[in-house]
Amino acid sequence: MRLTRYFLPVLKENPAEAKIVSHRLMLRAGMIKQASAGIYSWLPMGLKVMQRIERIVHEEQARAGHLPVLMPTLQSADLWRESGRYDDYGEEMLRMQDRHGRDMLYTPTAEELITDIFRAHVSSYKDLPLTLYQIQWKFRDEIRPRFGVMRGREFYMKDGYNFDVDYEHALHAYNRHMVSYLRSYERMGLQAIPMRADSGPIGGEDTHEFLVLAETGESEVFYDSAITGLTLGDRDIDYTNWDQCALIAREWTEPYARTDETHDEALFNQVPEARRKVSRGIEVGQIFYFGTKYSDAMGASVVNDKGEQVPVHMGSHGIGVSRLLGAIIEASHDDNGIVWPEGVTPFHCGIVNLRQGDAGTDRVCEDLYAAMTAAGLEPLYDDREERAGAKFATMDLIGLPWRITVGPRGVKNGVVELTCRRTGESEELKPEMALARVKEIYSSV
RNA sequence: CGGGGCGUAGCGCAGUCUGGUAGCGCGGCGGUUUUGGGAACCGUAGGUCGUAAGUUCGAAUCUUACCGUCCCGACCA
Repeated sequence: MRLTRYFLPVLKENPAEAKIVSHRLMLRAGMIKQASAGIYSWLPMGLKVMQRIERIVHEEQARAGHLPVLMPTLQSADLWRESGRYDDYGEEMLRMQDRHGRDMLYTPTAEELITDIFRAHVSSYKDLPLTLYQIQWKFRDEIRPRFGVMRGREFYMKDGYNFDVDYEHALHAYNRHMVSYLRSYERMGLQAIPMRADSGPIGGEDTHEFLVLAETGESEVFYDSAITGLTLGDRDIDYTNWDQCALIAREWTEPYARTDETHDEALFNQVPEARRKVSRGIEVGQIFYFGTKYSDAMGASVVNDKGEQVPVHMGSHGIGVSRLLGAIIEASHDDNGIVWPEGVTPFHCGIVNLRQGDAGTDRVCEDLYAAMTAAGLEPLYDDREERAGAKFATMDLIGLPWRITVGPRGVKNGVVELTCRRTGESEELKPEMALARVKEIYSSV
C-alpha cells in the first residue's frame, strides 16, 4: 500500500476524550472513530489489525476442530424467555420491538440460539463431539463505556459452544479450548494468563479468564511469576489427545493465578515470596463449562451409546477480538506510539523514502515495494512529499515492527537502513539483503 | 444510576465571570524555499458557538429545559 493512496487520518495531538494509552493511540493512528458512547467505526488500518486477529482465531479454531457459523445479531426474545435469561439479563441487554410489536434484542451472547440449532439437528452421541463458534458483533449496554474499544458497548467477539455427551468429554473440550486459546494469544504476541474466575451472569461451574498483564487493566491480579515463563512455542499439539491437552491445561493452571474476585490470600501465601506478584490485567477471553444448564432448560438432548436420552453437556468460550486491539497496544507501546507484534501488524514493513522525487531513492523504494509484495508481504510505502521527521513520526506512531529507510546518502553507497521498531536498532544493508531479512522474520510468524 | 466536568473550524484550545465585529495553534488547500526525527515564509478556505425556549435594542456570553460526551464511584467480556 502506498500511503498517498491510503486512508490513514493520523492526529498529531491527543484527542481530549481518550484517557488511556491504547485509546489515545488508536485514535491518533487513525484506526477508529467514535460514533457514539462505546460504539466505534473502524477505519482501514484498525480494521486490518482486527482482521489479522480474527484470522489467527479462525486458524486456531480450525486446528482444534471447531466449526465456524454465523448467527444473527438481532434475535427474537422467544428463545431467551425459554432459557429464562430474558428476565435475568437486566438492563445490559439492548431490547427493542419490530414493527409487529414483537420483542427483539441485540445479542449479548448466543447460548440460546446455538442450543436451538443443536436441538433441531443433533440427536445422537455419534454426532458428537461438536463445537460451533462464530465471530460476530455483540452488544452490551454498559452503564459507563470507557477506555475505547476495551470497554465498548458494541464489540466484536469470538464465541464458541461445545456439545458433549458427558462430563468427561466436556472436560476435554474445556482443556482443548484452553490450549487453543493459549496458542492464539501467543501468535498475537501476547502472554495471556488463565486465571480462575467467577462465572458471572452466564452461569457455570468451571471457568478461567485469560488476562494480559497491563497497568491499565480493570482487574487486580495475583499470580505466581513462574507462570509468566510458560510458553507453547512450536510444541506439536494433537487436539484429539485428551492426555496432552489435560497436561498442558494443568501446566498452565497449577501456578497460582487469580483475579481479585477469587483471590485466596492463604493459598497465595504458599507461593514463595519472591514469586508472588500483584499486578493488573486486561481480560481478553474466558472459557466456561456449565454442564446441562441450557440443554435442560431448552431440551437439547442426545441418545448415548446405551440408548439413553441424556441432556448434552455444554461449555462456552469467548475471545474479545475488538478488545484485543486495545489490550495488545496496552501491552506493547512506547512514548512514540504503538509497537505491533509481527503476528498482528497491519503492514509487515514500512518503506520510508526520504527524498520523494529523487530518481535514486524513488527507484530503490519502488523496487523494494514490488519485490516485497511479490514475496507475499504487505509493505506500507510512505511516498508522501514530507520531510524525514514527519515520516518517521508517522511510522513510529502506527507501530509497524520493521522499517526500511531509503535516503540519497545510502542509495549512493548501495545501502538502505533496516530498523526494528521495538529496539530502535538499525543496520545498513543492501536492499536485497534487507528484503531477505524481512522475509526471514515473517517466515516464522 | 449517584457525584463532578465539558460541548466554540477536522484536532487541541482561548473568548463566557463583566452581553456589543467569533479568535489562536495544529491540520487542510495553493505557492516559494527547504530536505535523515512532526520545516520556514506568503496566500487561502473552513464556524446554525450542542438543541430549544426565554430575558434583552442586542446572547457564544445571562436563565430554564433537553441532548450529547468525558471523568470518579457502583457494575462489567
